[in-house]
Amino acid sequence: MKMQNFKYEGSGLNRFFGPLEAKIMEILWNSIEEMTIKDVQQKLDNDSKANNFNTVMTVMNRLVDKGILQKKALARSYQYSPVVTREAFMEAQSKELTLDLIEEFGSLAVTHMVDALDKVDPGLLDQLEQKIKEMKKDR
Amino acid sequence: MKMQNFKYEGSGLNRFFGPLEAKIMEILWNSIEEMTIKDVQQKLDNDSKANNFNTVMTVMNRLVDKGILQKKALARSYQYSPVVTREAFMEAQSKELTLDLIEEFGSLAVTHMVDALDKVDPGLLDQLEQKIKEMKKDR
DNA sequence: TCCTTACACTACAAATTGTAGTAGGAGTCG
DNA sequence: CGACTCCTACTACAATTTGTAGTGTAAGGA
Repeated sequence: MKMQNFKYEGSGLNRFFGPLEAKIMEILWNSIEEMTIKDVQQKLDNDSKANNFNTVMTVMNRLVDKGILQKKALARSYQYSPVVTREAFMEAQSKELTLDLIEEFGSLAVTHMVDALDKVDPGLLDQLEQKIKEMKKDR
Repeated sequence: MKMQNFKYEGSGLNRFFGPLEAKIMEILWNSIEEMTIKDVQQKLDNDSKANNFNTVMTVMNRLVDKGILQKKALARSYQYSPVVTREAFMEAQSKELTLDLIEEFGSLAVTHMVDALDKVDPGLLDQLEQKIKEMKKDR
């Protein structure tokens, strides 16, 4: 389940998926149960205008092909569910991206981190400082 | 000059551009002088197999359309050059991505930063610690 | 048996990126 | 002046990604 891109535009799942893909993942991740295509399609209908069943199916099966969803055969249909939890997904993306960012920009990224942290949530600065201390202590 | 994606695959300019685009930007940024299409094409030829002149032209003009290159009319041709220096480009990407990363992942990213920094270059940890101190002092 | 339902297969559209042909205009050389 | 060369503009096609949806098919139920 290898993502390709991190998009500058959008937010949340839209950074990793197309708009419809994102809505579908959102629905699947919000559901406790596994869902059929029809389930997902109806959820989508609630939110906005009707989506063609086949459209939803195609996109969902593409997500299966990419290893993001898995499907389990029922009598007359399939039940779909994410391969990993949303938390695990976000965790993996965060890890990958953070590493890539530092590999790519190194010292430059460090400079920007402090500003960005301060801008988004100054509390994160303390958290980071704490983490660094712990890391150094363990050596 | 708004980038769309940060690619997980590849490294350097390939994270932002297609393969040929990246080679072309590499050449333009390595050149002190502005360059014509032919200049760039010949540089490309040195590196690998021949590239069609028109191919290089099309890609370069697309980069102009995107606001990444600019072209200046000469008597019989144009001279192309990047709109911003490589350093400014990297600076802007680093800033944008770092901010997006933190907006998107917040505390999660903070956790990964320390590990990533330690893995890539432990010296960056000290640098970061220093930066945090400075930031806090200024308040 | 016939119908409904869910899936499979297929196709098309727009955007992105790489590729390259053709045509035209402008300067050059004989 | 006329033929030639060179550079650009225009155009087009292919592959990939994502959204969209039609048609066919098979299985199960009435």
